[in-house]
Amino acid sequence: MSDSTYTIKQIADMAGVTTRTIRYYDQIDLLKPVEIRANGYRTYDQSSLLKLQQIMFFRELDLPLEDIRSIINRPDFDMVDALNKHRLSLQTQQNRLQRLLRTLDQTIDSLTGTGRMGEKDYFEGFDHSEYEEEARARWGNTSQYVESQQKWASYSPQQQEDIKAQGNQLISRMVGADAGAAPEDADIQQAVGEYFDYLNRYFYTLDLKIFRNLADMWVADPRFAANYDRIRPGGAAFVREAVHYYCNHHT
Amino acid sequence: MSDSTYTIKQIADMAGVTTRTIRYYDQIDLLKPVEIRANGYRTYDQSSLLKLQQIMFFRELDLPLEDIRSIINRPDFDMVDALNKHRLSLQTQQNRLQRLLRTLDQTIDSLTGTGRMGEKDYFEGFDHSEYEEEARARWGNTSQYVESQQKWASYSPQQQEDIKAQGNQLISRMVGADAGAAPEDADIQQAVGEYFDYLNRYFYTLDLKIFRNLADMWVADPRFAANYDRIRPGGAAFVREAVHYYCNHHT
DNA sequence: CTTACACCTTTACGTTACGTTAATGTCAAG
DNA sequence: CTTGACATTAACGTAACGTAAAGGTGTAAG
Repeated sequence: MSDSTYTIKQIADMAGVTTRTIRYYDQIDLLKPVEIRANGYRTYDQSSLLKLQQIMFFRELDLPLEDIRSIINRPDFDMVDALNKHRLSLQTQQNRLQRLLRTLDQTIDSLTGTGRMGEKDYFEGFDHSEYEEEARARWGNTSQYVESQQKWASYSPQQQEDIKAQGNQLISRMVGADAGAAPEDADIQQAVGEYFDYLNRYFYTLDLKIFRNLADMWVADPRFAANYDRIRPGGAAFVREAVHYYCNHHT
Repeated sequence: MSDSTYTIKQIADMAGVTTRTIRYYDQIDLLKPVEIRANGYRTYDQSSLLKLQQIMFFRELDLPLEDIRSIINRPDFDMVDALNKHRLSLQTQQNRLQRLLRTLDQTIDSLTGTGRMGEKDYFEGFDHSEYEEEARARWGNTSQYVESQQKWASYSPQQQEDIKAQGNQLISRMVGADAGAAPEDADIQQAVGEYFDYLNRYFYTLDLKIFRNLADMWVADPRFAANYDRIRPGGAAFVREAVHYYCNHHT
């Protein structure tokens, strides 16, 4: 019953991997067979199985095989330190996922109209014509878009031009023509406030919370970020900071 | 100032990627230049930039470029649906990371001796000799291991054999020789209780909370899982369930 | 003995999203 | 004219296998 040896398929099945994996581990000197018989067959044993499952354990933790080999082969390896380092990288990953999920949620929310902030403002604060075709193509199947289109259409062409120009001026002021300005500067904050009023006047009613979300999305969505960044590199991030500051100080 | 066209380096810099990326996107028909001049230079324009940043937006969300192409090219694409699906996958990833972090923490805890549960029990509940060389190689630099080694060495060889045999018997009973048994069955629970006492008697003192953690680790670490699973497929998971049930009902 | 079938072997290309040379051409400035 | 910054294509490398392709081996059944 003991001194049992296994074929490649047997340990592969026991460990829940394919034979390809086992051969690959052989190839990269991660797990060598205990013997190669005359016919070329690889032979493994109990200790191979343990080692293999040890490998699987670390692989499950997303450690690259290279690192695993170090762990397996070097007796003086500082296990705790390695695991702690790996823990850190896992946490970084997690934080990133957290961020992505938030951005994603905001995007979805804005698309489905939750928080009664349509993609109206989202799409029409800038030059309308430039985005129209694309916007229709991509968001045309949401009812909010149709609705906002109608509202916008209710303005006369002259009005539309005026509104757009006004918006663009405010945006320029927000981004801050002089590169030395800080998001907290009085004139920047003044412009942010006016832009907030502007959106409220000509578009949807929105409160500070939604305003803040909007700003986050301007940065998150590159089509808008590009508009800000074209005015000044880092413009989008700057605007977000300015809006955040504004919202924090106007509760 | 308008009708501006960009070179490959310019848009690459504006989008924060390398020119290689831009060429690659050209190659896979994700983002084609608006024109290729006589000298072979690629030419891009404003809309290219927007499209590129749109791509970056989705890439940031970890969508494969293949999917991004679908999104970009197909006007009738159901955005919300796609994003929701992607959200799900991100959440799955997050849950997995959560699990990994917990396992990792437990492993680290056990190694550093937090919760005063040394890797003693962890390594010596089974056949000691089989693991010794490996265990020393991998955990030899932790003070707890040395300590537990000394304790174990204080037993006479006969005692050691008896203790091991006793443990193995209990393990066999826990895993449940008959496949029909459930983790909650009285005789299984009886064996779990005896094993708990056994560990307390011959090894470290441990409470139910630590006992539960130990069980989790038996499953998480394949070297132990293998021991249970060798007795019966799914044995490790079975033991964990049994121990969890035991701990839940013995507060 | 043959046949079937499951298993074993090596070789080698495909995958993803680029990074990294290598070898060469182009353009504007000094 | 040279220099330096830019452009081009071609091609190999990455991580961890999946997936044939082409062929050898072992065993059980007919």
